[in-house]
Amino acid sequence: MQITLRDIARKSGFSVTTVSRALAGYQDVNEQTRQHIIEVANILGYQPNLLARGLRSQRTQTLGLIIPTYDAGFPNEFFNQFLLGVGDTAWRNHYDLLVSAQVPGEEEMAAYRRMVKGLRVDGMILARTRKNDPRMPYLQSQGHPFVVNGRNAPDEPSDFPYVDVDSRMGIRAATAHFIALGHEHIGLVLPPPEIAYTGYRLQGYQDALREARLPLRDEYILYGDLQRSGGYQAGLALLSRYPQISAIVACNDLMAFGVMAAIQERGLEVGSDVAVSGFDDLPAAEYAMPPLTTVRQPIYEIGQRLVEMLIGIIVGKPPEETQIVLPSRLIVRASSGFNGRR
Amino acid sequence: MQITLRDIARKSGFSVTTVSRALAGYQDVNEQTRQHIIEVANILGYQPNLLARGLRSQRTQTLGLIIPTYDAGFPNEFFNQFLLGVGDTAWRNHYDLLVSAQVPGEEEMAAYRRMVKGLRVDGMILARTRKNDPRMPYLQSQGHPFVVNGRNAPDEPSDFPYVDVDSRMGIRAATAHFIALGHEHIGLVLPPPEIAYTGYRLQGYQDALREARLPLRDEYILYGDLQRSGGYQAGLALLSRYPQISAIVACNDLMAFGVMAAIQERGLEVGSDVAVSGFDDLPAAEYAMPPLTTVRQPIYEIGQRLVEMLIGIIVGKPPEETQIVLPSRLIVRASSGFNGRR
DNA sequence: ATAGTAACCCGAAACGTTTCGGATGTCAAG
DNA sequence: CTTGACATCCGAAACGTTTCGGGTTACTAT
Repeated sequence: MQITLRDIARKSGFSVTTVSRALAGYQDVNEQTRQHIIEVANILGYQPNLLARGLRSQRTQTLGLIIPTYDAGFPNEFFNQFLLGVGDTAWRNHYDLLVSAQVPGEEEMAAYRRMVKGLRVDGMILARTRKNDPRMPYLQSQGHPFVVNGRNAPDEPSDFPYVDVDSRMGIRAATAHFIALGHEHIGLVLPPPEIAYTGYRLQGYQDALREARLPLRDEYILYGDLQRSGGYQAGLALLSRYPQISAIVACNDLMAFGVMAAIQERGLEVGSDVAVSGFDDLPAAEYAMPPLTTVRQPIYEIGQRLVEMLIGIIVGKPPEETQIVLPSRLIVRASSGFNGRR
Repeated sequence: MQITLRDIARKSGFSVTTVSRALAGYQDVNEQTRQHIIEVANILGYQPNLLARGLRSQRTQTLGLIIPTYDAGFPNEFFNQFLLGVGDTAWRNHYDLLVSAQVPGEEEMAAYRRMVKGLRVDGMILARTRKNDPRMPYLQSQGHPFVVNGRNAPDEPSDFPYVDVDSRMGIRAATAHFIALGHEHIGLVLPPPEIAYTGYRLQGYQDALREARLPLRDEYILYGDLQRSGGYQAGLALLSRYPQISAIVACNDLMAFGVMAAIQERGLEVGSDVAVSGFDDLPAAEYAMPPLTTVRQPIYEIGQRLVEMLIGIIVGKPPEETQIVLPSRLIVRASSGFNGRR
C-alpha cells in the first residue's frame, strides 16, 4: 500500500539508513548513490510518512490556529484575510496549518491542550486577546512556542511575542478627523469590554478629545458585539438618546456598517447628517454606500509577520524584534462627510 | 517532558497495555482498575500523543481541506461560511482540520499528495470542481476517502460522493422572475468556463428563456472571474454594448455587487432601470444598497453534510445517499425592481 | 608495512501508541 | 479432583522514520 523507506532500500540495494540520509541531504552519502536513490524514490512515488517522521523527530512542520468565534458570528472577513496571510506564509515555509474554530471557554482550552500536548503542532498562533486571557499563561507554562495577534489590555503586561496594530493612534486619528471637521458631539461604539484592544481604542478616543479640549462624555460611549447588528443597535441608541451627536466612531467596519444602517433608518444621511468611521478597511468598506471612512490595518501582513516570527522561535532563531506594533492609517471616504455638503 | 502511557503504567502499577485498554474503554478491564487508571491519568495531565496513535492505528482523526484560490482573490465570504460548516461539524465529531489554500495547478496537486500519502488525513474535502478536474481521479486512484462540494460539469460523469446545490433551478428561477416582471433582454454573467458549475447555471438561464419562448442571444452572455471586479467589468460591457438590456443575472453575489456598481456608474438606478440578481445569498446581499435579489444556497449545511458523509465513508458506514443535490431558493429583494417603480 | 584519514555506509534503538495472542487466577459444575 | 468458562491482565511486535555510534574500505603519508 504505502511506499516506505524499506521499499526504496530493497529496490536500490542500500540500507534504510542510507536511503533516509540520502533523501535528507546529508553529506556523507555518495552523490551517485544519492541520485540513484532519488530516482528509485521517484519511480516508486515515495512520500514520507509525516506521522512517523514527526513521532521520531518531535517536529511536525505544522502550526496551529484556533479562530475565536462567538455563537453563529463566525470568521468574518477579518479572519479571512488573516487566514490568508497565515496560510500563505506557512505554506511558503513548508508548514501545514491545523485550524479549529472555538467559542472562548472550556472547550477552547481543551482544543489548545489537544493541539499542544497531543504534539500535533510545533507552534500556535493566537488571535483576539481578551482580558485575563488564560491562553498565554497556559502556553507559557507548557514552554510551547506561540505568537499572538494583539497585545494584552493596556493595564496588563504583555510578556510574549506579538504583532499588533496601533489601535490607539488609529482611533485617535479618526476622532481628530471628525473634530477637525467641526464635530463636537462624537459617539463611540467600542468592542466588548472583555476584548483586550478595547482599552487602546478607548484611549485613542480620549486622546483626541483631550487634545481638542472637548469634554469626555461617558454616555456617548457604547459597547457593541463586533457584528453588524451590534453596531446597528448602538447606532440607534446613540441617535435617539442624543440627537446632538453628529459623528460616530465605530471600532470595526462591521459595526460601522450597522451604524450607517441605523442612521439611514432614522431618515438621516450618512456623511452629511451624521458622519461615521470604522476600523479594519475590509474590502466591503470601499464599496459601501457611502464608502466608509476607516482605519486601515494590514491584516495580511500581520498574519505573515506572525508566522515568520513563530517559525523563527520554533527553529531557535527568534527575530530581534518580537513585539511589533504596526502603524494604522486613516482612510478618508465619503462616510465622514469630508466630500459631503456639510 | 511529555506524559506517556508508561508514566501512567509505572504510577498505577499496571502494564502499558492495560492502561491503554482502560483509557480506550475496552471491556476486558476491571471497572475499579479503569477508574484508578483514569484518575492517575488526570492527575498527571495525560494527553495522548496523536502522532504515535496515528502511526500505529493508521487513523489520524483529521480531515484535509484545500481551499482553491486565484491570485490574491482568496477565500471570500463563501468559503468563510463553508469553513464554518466544515469546521464545526468536524469538531463535533472529534476530527481536526488540516487546511491549506492553493492556486489550482501543480503545486496544488503536490499539496494533495502531501496530505494524502503523507498519511496526515483520513479523508479530503474538495471544493469548486473544475472541468477535467485532476483531483478526483487522483484520489480515486489512491483509494483515499473524499467528498466533493459540487458535481462535475453536465457533460462529464460524476462518479464520486458529492453535495451540490441545484444551480440550474436557481438561475432558472432568477431568470424566470425577471421574465415575469416583463424583461425581455436579460444579460448573464457567468463564472469562468473552467468551473464545473458554470454549465449548470447556463442551462438554467437557457431553460427559462426557452420556456418563455424568448430568443437566446449569445452576445448577452459574458464570463466573469467570480470577484466583484469581474462583475463590474462585465456589467459595464453589457450596458454599453446593449442598452436594451434591462436585467442582469449574475452567477454569484460578488459579481452581482460589481454589476450594481457598473449600473450606478452609468447613472442608472438598480432595480428600476436595470434589475440585478446574484447567487449565494451572502450576509452582505441583504445589506447591499439596494438589497440584492439572489439565490440562496445553504452553504453551512453543505459543509456539514459533506463532513458527515466523509466521516461515514471513513468509518465504513457510508450514508445510503452519497450524491446529494440540495434545493436552492430565490430570495427576492429590491435589486430586481420587484418593489420598485418600474 | 603501518598508521592515519577521509569517504561512505549500516545496524539497532528509539519515538508512544495499539493490538495480537496468550497467561493467570478464580470459581462453579461435573 | 478435574475441567471449562470467565474475568483480568500483560509481553512483544508493529507502525515508518531519524539518529547514534560505529564499521569498512581505499588512499595517503610516514
